[in-house]
Amino acid sequence: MDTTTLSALAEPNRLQIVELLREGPLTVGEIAETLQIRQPQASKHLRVLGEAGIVAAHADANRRIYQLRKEPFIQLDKWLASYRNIWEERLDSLDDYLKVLQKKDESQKDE
Amino acid sequence: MDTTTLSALAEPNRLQIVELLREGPLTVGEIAETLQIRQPQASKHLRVLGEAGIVAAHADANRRIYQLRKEPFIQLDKWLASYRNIWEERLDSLDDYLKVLQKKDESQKDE
DNA sequence: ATAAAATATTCCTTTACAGGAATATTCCTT
DNA sequence: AAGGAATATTCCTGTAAAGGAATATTTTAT
Repeated sequence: MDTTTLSALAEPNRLQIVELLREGPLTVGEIAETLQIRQPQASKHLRVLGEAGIVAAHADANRRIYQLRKEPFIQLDKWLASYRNIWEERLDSLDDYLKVLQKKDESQKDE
Repeated sequence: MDTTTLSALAEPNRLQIVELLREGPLTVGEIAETLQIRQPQASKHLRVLGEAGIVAAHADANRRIYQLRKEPFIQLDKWLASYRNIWEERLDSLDDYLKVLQKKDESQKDE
């Protein structure tokens, strides 16, 4: 997993932007107004999101329309998939591990 | 989505810890040794992960065994699900939005 | 009781990053 | 060509957080 994706999403305002764009593309002004943040901050956050590949901009004359890109979400989904058996099968129980530890202790007594 | 989960995962060393624990529970020392980080840093990172609910500790005498908790991953999965149609259906095309914008422009001319 | 192992905590320093305010840039309109 | 919108960038400041080093804490072993 790429930490740039995660750290981009970890900032509250940016996460809100992403959740807002989930409903569809928006201009910078609309984003700033909806989220009650100043326009420069909106632009800065969109820059970070853009550099992380989470968002893409299309110029429409004066304005820039931002929309979500799908790739980072697909990546996140793939990454999460590798954890799915953690809550489905629960193979690696703590009990098993305790036994492993005890075996180690026993073998150390012989050294 | 909770940003504490995301920001906890956004730090590279912590993400590595999580990916390591995916294979099963481990002690602090094992984690530190495997990831080539100093023990205090490992403890600190595990603390953050614990406060985010990503990890749980079970005492075994001297050592503490850390393992992943499933809840945050389930949460992440649910959150991601709400984005799935973004890359599956792609309802909110940019073209549609451009038309909306143009309508707004036209209506403003009348004001 | 003492020493040693495993882990947690504290203090310090440095760095990254977010917000505010001002300004630059780009494009449209007239 | 000039003014105005929409957006981006820059500079500054404050703050949070990460790493290093030292130390505290807890538990075991002798």
